[in-house]
Amino acid sequence: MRAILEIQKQLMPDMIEMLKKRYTILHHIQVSRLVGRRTLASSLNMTERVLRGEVEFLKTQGLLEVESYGMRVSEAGQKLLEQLEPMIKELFGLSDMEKQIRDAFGLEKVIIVPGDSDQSPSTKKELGRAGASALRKMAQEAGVIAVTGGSTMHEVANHLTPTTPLKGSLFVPARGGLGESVELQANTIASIMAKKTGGQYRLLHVPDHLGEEAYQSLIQDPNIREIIEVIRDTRIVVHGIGEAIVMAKRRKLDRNTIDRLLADGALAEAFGYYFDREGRVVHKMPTAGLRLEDLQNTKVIAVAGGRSKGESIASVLKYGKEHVLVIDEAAATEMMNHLQ
Amino acid sequence: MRAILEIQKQLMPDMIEMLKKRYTILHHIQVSRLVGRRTLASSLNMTERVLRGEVEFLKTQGLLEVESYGMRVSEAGQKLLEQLEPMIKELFGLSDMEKQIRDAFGLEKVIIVPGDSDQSPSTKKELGRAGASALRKMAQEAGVIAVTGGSTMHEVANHLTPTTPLKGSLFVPARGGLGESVELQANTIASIMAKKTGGQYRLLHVPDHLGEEAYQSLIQDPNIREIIEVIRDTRIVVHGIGEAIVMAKRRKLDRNTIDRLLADGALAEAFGYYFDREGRVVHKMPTAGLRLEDLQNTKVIAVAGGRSKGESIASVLKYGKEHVLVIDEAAATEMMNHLQ
DNA sequence: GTATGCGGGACATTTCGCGTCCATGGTTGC
DNA sequence: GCAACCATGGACGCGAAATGTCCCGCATAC
Repeated sequence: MRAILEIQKQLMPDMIEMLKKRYTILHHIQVSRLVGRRTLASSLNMTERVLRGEVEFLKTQGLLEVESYGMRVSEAGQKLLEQLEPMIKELFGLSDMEKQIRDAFGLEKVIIVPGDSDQSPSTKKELGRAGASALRKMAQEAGVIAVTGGSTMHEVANHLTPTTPLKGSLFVPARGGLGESVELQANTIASIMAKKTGGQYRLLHVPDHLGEEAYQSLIQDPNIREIIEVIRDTRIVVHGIGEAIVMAKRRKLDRNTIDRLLADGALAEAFGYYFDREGRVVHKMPTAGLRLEDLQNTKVIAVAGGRSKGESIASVLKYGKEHVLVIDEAAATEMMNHLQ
Repeated sequence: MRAILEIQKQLMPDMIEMLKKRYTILHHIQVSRLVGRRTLASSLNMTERVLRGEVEFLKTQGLLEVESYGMRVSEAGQKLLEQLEPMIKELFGLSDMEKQIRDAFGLEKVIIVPGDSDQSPSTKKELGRAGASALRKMAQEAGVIAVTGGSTMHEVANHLTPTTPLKGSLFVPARGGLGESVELQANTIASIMAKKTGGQYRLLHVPDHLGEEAYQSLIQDPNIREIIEVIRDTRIVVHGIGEAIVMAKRRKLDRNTIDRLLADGALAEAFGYYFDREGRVVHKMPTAGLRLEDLQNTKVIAVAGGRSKGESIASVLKYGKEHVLVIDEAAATEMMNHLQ
């Protein structure tokens, strides 16, 4: 059943909303037994006119009977509600979680895709699709878009398509080298995105494990300085979230640093910053690019998934710079468990 | 899956159309591999602007990629089409049949509900629901509505609901006594419909097995004459269709008549007329009310279902007075088999 | 070079959704 | 028996979205 709904959602995204709306109305009438339009409208937070349109529709469908003193659901309506219930439960399950997580972390929007990225690659693809769609919606006009690396971001890049604003956009890596393998580096992701959307890209090559001295002289270079300026002026950031220790090992940090991360309780990682359970920054990768303090006027989209990452995602969100969060069902469930 | 679609069809009837439209567009693009907007628009019988809207939508959904020399479906689009196929087959299966039957018999509209009334009572109920809905759509203004008897018509009556035009309507039996049991008589059906819709009803009591002489004096009665006048002036007729021999036996016709019906090749029965395979009237029940020749300016809705009735339905349709046909899938399949 | 068909921008028009107000009628409380 | 109240349903007008129409720049084919 869920599969069918997912398919339909792709071809008609507002259908689900409609379904929920009509179900809610019908359900509300059912529990009220006999209720008037105004009363119903105010208890459903709808304007009377909109509700009226819906009621008229439900009436012509024979699901509702209107009498002189209010309306009640018909027998057919009763039956429909009954059949509808499991579907609604499933539908509301995710959107309920979306709402709760949104409010718990003060986000603008949360999107949950069904499944567990840890288990199935198709969920990860779905996550990418949803992330790409969130970016498309966010990018109403051309501008600079900074991205990070990682396999999830790679999926996001793969699902981007050309739209007018994206075509005029400039994709840049949020930060310089972060020790990832080439195909998952932020630079690579930025270039894939540019290719997929028809936009431009600029790269920031900062070799890993650079000494302080060499680093200072590097960022004095006019070309590097300029691209860093561009990055810090970005309008939209799209980033993944990783587990601190996993990321540290993948980036081959030295034993010393890893021990310190452990001692500091580092749990999550996002564009080179390590966060502890309370969302405090406990470590920072030595490379150039976007800093957390540059995020004042920037819209931030976080994309991550998998049961194992639930806690990490919550940590990063506690720092609180994100506006839009795209996660999968497993991560969402995990986050909910830690909310209470 | 079908159950879900049925539920959704009730809550959002145009959703299905939308789904089909978008699928058709996507599918068409897929088989064309690379195609332009104008070409596509004309081959899909759409105006360019409408198609453009759809294409723009599909593009933002990432299902479509637009290049300078045309458009193609994206990878995600391919996958979606694949997943969509069984759903569409089901959707189109019925509506394809609807169209074929509509054209084969020159009808205005054919509605097929899934299932077989012979097998499951719920299909019969569904048939009733669809019949009631067809009547509701047909009755845009108040007027006289003539109905026949039978279990299917009983279901139609049960699914009627009050609407403004129906409230002002007058329900009458299409013909007088036809030897049915009381609860399935046309008179009863008419009164149930009036009760369900809040409309009026008039009855026509013509005892069965009346001698010619008594009959003549009966129809001279001013009250009877008046109601017959009303009936003959009906604006909408809703009738069931039966198998000739089954009906003849249920009505306890004498052996003689039944033999003659058999000899004449009577196959189907509708409001007291018996039709052979070619749609010729071979017998007529001796009672008062609506005659076939009164149907010139009348909209006729036929409601029937069950595999066993497929042939009979086709016979009656060959006579050719119907405008709207409501049947079930089994009857439709059976009719299709006899079409070739 | 030129002709054709492409996507996409622009604009007028129409349609539709929706906010708002009101008439009318049934129900209830006094 | 009457008045106050809440109901539905009709009417109207505004503003946004859908759509018909035209055009432009561009890539490709001939």
